[in-house]
Formats: sequence, C-alpha cells, structure tokens
Amino acid sequence: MALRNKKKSAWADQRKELLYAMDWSDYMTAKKAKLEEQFQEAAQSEFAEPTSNIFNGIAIFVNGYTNPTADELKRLMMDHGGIYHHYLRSKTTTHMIASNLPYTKIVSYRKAQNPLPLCKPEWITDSIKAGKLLDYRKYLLYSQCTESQPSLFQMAKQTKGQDHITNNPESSTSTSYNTKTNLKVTNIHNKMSDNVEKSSEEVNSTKNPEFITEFYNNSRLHHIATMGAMFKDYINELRDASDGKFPGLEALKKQLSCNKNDKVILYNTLNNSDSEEDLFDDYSEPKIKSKVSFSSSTITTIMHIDMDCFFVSVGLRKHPELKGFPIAVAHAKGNKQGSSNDEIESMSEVASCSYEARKAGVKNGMFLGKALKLCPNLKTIRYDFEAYKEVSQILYNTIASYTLDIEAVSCDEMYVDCSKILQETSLTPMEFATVIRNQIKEKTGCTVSTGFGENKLQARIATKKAKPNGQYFLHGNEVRSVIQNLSVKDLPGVGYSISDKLSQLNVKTCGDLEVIPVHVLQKEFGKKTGQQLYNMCRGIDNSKLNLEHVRKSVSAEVNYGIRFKDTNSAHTFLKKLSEEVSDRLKKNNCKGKCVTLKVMFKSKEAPEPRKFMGHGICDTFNKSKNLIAHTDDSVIIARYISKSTFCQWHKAYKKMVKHIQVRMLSEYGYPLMVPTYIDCMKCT
DNA sequence: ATCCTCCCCTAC
DNA sequence: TAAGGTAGGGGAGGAT
Repeated sequence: MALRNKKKSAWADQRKELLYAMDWSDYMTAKKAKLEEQFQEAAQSEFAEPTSNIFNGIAIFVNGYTNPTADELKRLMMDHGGIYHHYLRSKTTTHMIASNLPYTKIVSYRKAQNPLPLCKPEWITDSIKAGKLLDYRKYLLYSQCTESQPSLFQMAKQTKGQDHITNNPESSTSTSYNTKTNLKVTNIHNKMSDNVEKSSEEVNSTKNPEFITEFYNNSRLHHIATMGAMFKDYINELRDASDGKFPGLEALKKQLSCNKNDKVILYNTLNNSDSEEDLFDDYSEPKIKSKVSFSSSTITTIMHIDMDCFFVSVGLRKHPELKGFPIAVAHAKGNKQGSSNDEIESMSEVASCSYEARKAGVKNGMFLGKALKLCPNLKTIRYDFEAYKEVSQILYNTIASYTLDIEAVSCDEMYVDCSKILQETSLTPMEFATVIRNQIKEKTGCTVSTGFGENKLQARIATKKAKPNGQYFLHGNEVRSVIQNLSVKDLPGVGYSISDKLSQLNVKTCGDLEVIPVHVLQKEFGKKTGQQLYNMCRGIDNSKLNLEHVRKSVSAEVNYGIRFKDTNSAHTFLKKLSEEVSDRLKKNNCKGKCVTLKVMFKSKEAPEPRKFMGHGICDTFNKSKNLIAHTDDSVIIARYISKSTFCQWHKAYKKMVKHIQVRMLSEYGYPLMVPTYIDCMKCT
C-alpha cells in the first residue's frame, strides 16, 4: 500500500518518514548505546563540560567543503551539546549542513523521498552567537520546502528537546565501561547438553523450532562475521564521538618527554619478544638522530596488527596450565582416551590452533579427526565467544587511545595509519610496536604481532614475517626481495582458485609472477584482478585505508542441519529466515531493495555427506529481484521468496532440498532514510 | 559503451 | 556426531 501511495502523495510518506526519523526513543537508544560503549575512561575524565546545550537533540552531517570547516563545526557542536556525524546516519542524523553542493548532489537531493533539512553552516554559528537555537528554516540552502514540512520538523524538534532534558541525567551517568551491555547472547549450553540423546531429526531445522538460534549461537563463522561488522561500526562510533584527544598518545608523549631513560623502562617490560635486539639497537645515540629524520619525513607508515591464533590465545587465559601444548579450538572434544583408532574420526572443524599444533601440521579449518592423527597429543578447548568479544574490545580501545585512523578488518585485525603518532612521538615504528604490543599483552594476556610498511600490502606482509608474537618493519629497500620469495598464495586476494590457475602457468612464487606481463594476467584473470596481481608482486598497493565503513548488504544463511521433509517445512524455514534477515536489517537501521534467494540442492548422485548434518556436494542457484521500494519487512521478503523463485526451482528440480539461504541485499549500501542521495554521494 | 543478473572467489 | 556465515570485489555474458 505504501508503495502505491508513494507516487501520488510523496508528502504523506515524507511526513511519516520524518516522524519516524525523529522518534526520540530510537534516538535515545542509539545514543545511550553509544555512550555505554565509549568508555575510554581517561578521555571521559578529561571531557570538558559543554559551554551550552543549544544543540541538544541535533545531529548534523556536513556535506562537502564548508566555512567554517567540518572540523570546526564538529567542535562547535560538541561544545554546545550537539552531535556531529562523520557520515550520514540513518534515523539519527537530523540536519545536513552544506555551503554548496555539486549539481549531481542537488539533483539527487531533490529526488530523495525524504530529504533531511539541508542548512547553511551559518545556522550553527549564528545560533551560538544568539545563545539559542535559531529556526533552521531561515538557513535552508535551497528553500524548496513547502509550508507543511517545516512545522513538522519544528514539532519533532521541540519534543526532542524536552525529552532530552528529562533523559539527560541518566545518559550522563551511564559512562562506565561495560563490555556486556549490548552483546546479547543467549546461553544455550544447558539445552545443548540435553540434546545429546536426540536423533538427527530432532536436531535439524525441520523439527527443532529453536534451530536457527541454536545454530547461530554455536556457529564460529557466524560469530566471526558479526564480530567483524560490530567492530567496524564501533570504530565509526568512536570517531563520531571523538573530541580529538588521544589519552594513550598523550600519556606516551608525556612519558617520553619526562626523561629519555624512561624509554628504556618502556621496553624493559617487554616479554619474550623476538625483536628485542632491534629495540636496543635503536637505542644507541646515532640512531636517535636518524630517527628524527625518519619521523619528520612525509612517508606514510601503515601498521597492520593481528592477534596470534586469536581463539586459542583467548581460550588459554582460562586454561593457563595448557600453555605450551598443542591446542585446538573445536566443538568436539575428540580426545576420547579409550576409543580405538578404527572409530570414525571427528568431523568437527578446528577453528584455531596453537603454533605448537601447527608445527605438527595441524591447520585451521582441518577436521579434528585428521588433526588428531597428525598430532595425537592435541588438546581441545571450547569456544568462548563472549571472551573473544571482550579481548577484541580491549584491543580496539587500546589502539583507539592513540589514533582513530583505523580500518577495522575483523575482531582481531586492523590497519592503522601511524604517520601522525610516529611524527608526534619521534618513535620509530619498531619502538611504537613494542609499546603497543606490550600494552595489549598486559591488558589481555594475549599476544599480537604487528607489521609496518608504506602501504597496506607491505604492512600485511611484514606481519606475516613477524608472526608469532613479533614485529617487523618492511623497509622500502627490501620490499622487492622479500616479496619475490613469497608464495603467490601469501598475497592477499590469492586463494585456491587463483593460485591453481597460476601454477598452471608455472607460477609458484611472486618472483615467478613478476615476469608475467600485465596483459597476460589480465587476459587470464580479468582486467582488475590481473592488474592487482601485477602490482602486488611488486609491492605496489595504492589502496587507502577504508576509514568509514558503510554496510552494503545484510544477509543470513544456513548451510548446516537442513533436512526438509517436504515443501511445507521448507517454506516454514524460509519464513523464519526471512524474519532473521528482517531483524538484522532493523538492527542495522537499514532497508534493502534487492532480495536474493540462494538455494542449494543435493547434486545428482551425491552420497549422503560424511559430516554429521553437513550439506555434502550440492548445486547452487541464485535469484535476485529488485523490489519497488526499500524494505525491512519480513512479510515482503518472505512473500517474494516463497511464492516466486523457490517454488519454481523446487518444481524444476524435484529433489530434496538440502540447503536454503535467504539474502537480503541493499545493493548500494543505502542506509534507511535517503537512499537516492547516498547513492549519489558514492559517485562523488 | 554501460547496465544488470548470476555467479565465483576471497577473507576473517 | 556438529553447528559449512557473511560481506565485498569482480568477471562473464546477455540486455539495453
């Protein structure tokens, strides 16, 4: 219905959307969550009282160049009780600020279904001068608004203002660090142990109504993916809330300036690093001079930081007695003492294994049974997803107290642009690495490795050299020789498929790869991939840190435990999965326009999979459809999925469905409110 | 040429 | 028993 209305009465929709956007409780929830996440204790204590509260409830996003600059506007907003968004936030951004916009942006702004008020920066500065919030309508950049719209804004704003006052005390007290706050995880361990006697039928998706929840609670891959997304968001939020102060960095600078000998103290606490000699080398007088010239150079220095066998390290915090043994994290225990070797080996996958286990040939992703054959004294420990989140949080907070030029890669890995830090502290990359690694080890009990280079690729390769528990600075003059000796498989983006294809061309190492001309690579792998391969084996990487992550799609899939009896049970499951996708869309404040259904059917003549509840060999089918409008409604998603595509396929294949997935895509990363506009922004 | 759709590949 | 998810980049090939 809403869709039909859209053309005729855009205004009605706009009103609705506006009110929706201004929903105070939504806003408050978001803001509270933010505050609770932000603890940076030191920063909190230094946080100055705002000069005024003029901008209570106002959240601006600055588009393009303005006078005063975006940075200054940010400071002004923070100083007067407002909020500054580094990127357009669905639902929570209330006003956009711009001095002028390129034509393309104006066009798409006008086309937007529900434009936010677009104001001149003078609205901010004049309000501050006046000591009160002035009517933004007098500061619209393009006054194409009708009469009705402003009054709505006005209403919403007033409500907000009032609510804010009553809510304020609560929000200002909730500043303590609490990792548990928004990490909702249902503990199902008790339920799980009850499952022991259940048959596969009762466990699988058809019979067990809690199947999806239980599955996701136990899926390592699901946790890896969601934690990754979570920390990408987290960095965005820290940046939004930043007051430009970095307590970690300040403390370090202070310590360094007090007394040069203090530096030695910093390093002396270093535990069993491979690189101690490097550090003390750097301490001789002449090196300190060269250090100064290093830090004043304009070359950017990227740090790549990665925890060592993350799940194992975190697990060992609770099992210190197992340190030094070959360890694997897996669901199955697999080490039944009495059982004979003839028994079927465990098909549980090793999520992470210690270096002692790797020495015996154990690898991540390997079946536990195989791992035990390679390494009979392998000890297994359980997953502890809560603990992983806690440690990640500390890792990110530690780095964020030095800089926010961070690109989060996953829960245990990130890129950091260290140029500024190194310049301000006059430390060499290796010295800074020691400080950081030492701190993280102290706070978490887990070791990290760091690599430095002048681009992301080089930093990453350096980390590879540094691991485990080490650090490495890949100097420009050794880049070529180091990379030449790497296997092509060590290059990021080169997996099984590409490395297989390359070995057919007799290419095994990056040295081999270097002699292949670009056009050959492009012919073989496509334009971009070919160029990428050509560049990478030379250490060239022009990509920038992706500092402001914007989500482009939301999806949910289950490839495990699916045994449908009939079409009906498949439909029931699809409906549930649609609801899961809808929930996730809502949680992320976004809507999607393109729905994709992915289904796997057991391949002809494929045997029953060896793995318990696994999917075995399947054929995959995808079908996507652009909806008329963006949605997060599970009914709309489910309607498309079950009626159209799935039924057709099911008829066509008339096979037992082994696997179903639903993906809901917002293909161009539209956040909820102003899709057309965002799309345009992407082009500029 | 430039898109859209259906994949495949990779990474964590 | 076991928990084979998820987001993003990009290519092939057909439609426009």
